[in-house]
Amino acid sequence: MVKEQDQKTQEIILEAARKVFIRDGFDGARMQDIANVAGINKALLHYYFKNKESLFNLVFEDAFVSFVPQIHAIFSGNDNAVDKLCKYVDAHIELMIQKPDLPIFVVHEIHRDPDRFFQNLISKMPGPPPFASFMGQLMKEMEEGKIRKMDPRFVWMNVMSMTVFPFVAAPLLSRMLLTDQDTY
Amino acid sequence: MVKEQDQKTQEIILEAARKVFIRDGFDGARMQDIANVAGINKALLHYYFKNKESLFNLVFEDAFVSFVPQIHAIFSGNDNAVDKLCKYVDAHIELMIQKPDLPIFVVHEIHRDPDRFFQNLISKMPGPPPFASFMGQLMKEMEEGKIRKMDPRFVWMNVMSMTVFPFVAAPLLSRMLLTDQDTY
DNA sequence: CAACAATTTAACCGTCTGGTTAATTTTTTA
DNA sequence: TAAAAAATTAACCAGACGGTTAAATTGTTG
Repeated sequence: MVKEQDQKTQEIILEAARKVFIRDGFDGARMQDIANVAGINKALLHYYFKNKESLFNLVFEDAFVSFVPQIHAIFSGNDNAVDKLCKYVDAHIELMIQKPDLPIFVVHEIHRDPDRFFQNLISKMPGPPPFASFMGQLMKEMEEGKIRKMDPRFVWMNVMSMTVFPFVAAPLLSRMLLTDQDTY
Repeated sequence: MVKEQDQKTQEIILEAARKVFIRDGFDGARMQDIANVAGINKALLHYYFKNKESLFNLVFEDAFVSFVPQIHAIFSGNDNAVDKLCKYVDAHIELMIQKPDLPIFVVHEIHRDPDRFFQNLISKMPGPPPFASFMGQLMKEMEEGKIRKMDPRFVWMNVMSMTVFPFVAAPLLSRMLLTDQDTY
């Protein structure tokens, strides 16, 4: 059947594009390189995907979309704020271990073209982001004295720092002071 | 006098290169663009600097070298470990405020070519890095009970997370949850 | 001012790169 | 099995880019 082959090649190309784009960034990536990694002809790339930009956008969006359902599941649950944060941290670290150079890629590409992220991407998120409601929960529990009072935005920043930064700085730190890789 | 003009144009070019390279990264930067920003002809770039790579290396190294003396001064002093860390954090934040998109640039370029950083650059540092001795001090003060015991590498990681990450994530966070820019 | 060196430029070149075309092979379908 | 559709390829193209050249301009010095 032709549809299956179609889907399969498409996925092979996408996987190759993921690898090359995340490794080299948009500007550093070469279509020929993606074709080589995928083991196909360069023209076949444009048979399946319009151009470099659209292929990149797919990769870039996928990197987020695959993670969004998890986030929603965590923050929409009935846990208290601290438990939610713990679960989120766990999920985040899991993702980082699986795809260690994702954050460097993402940060650099957002820096290169902020609008793509905030216009193209956020619009594709399912429903409103759960941040607002979670922030509310956080402040409510603070009022109730369950957790120490502090700016919730600062809480969020700290969590992000702890989970994301070690992987952003991994190439630096691993050579500077870590001898073994699994100390994180 | 001719030497002055020479020096001046050279600095103008370097400044333009800094701006463009840090904004676009090595792959994204265009020599023509640097020439335009500097307000000169593209050929003049190659009159003053051999090629793109060497110009980039100068910019990249400058970004560090300018900061190295400060670090040395701080960590070679007679303060206790905590004070040294505080001073370091202050200096670091000061730098980040002055050059907010430096960390994204640095991290991305180290990711792109780790060897340039660890071979070309570290060799140009004046004397041995003060990390080792500071780590020793840190552990000694822990033994003496002055500060809580923990893996010194973890201490370092935390400090870096707190100081660097907010600026790496700035383009993200500032739009997501910060309304005013000076809350950091 | 004239000879000379330093500076600056316009025009050009080879290569790389994203993208296209037209033809060939493979697969589906009737 | 023959025609139609889909998948795949080799060869090619125009534009961009890093870099060069040779000439013109400016500044220096005897």
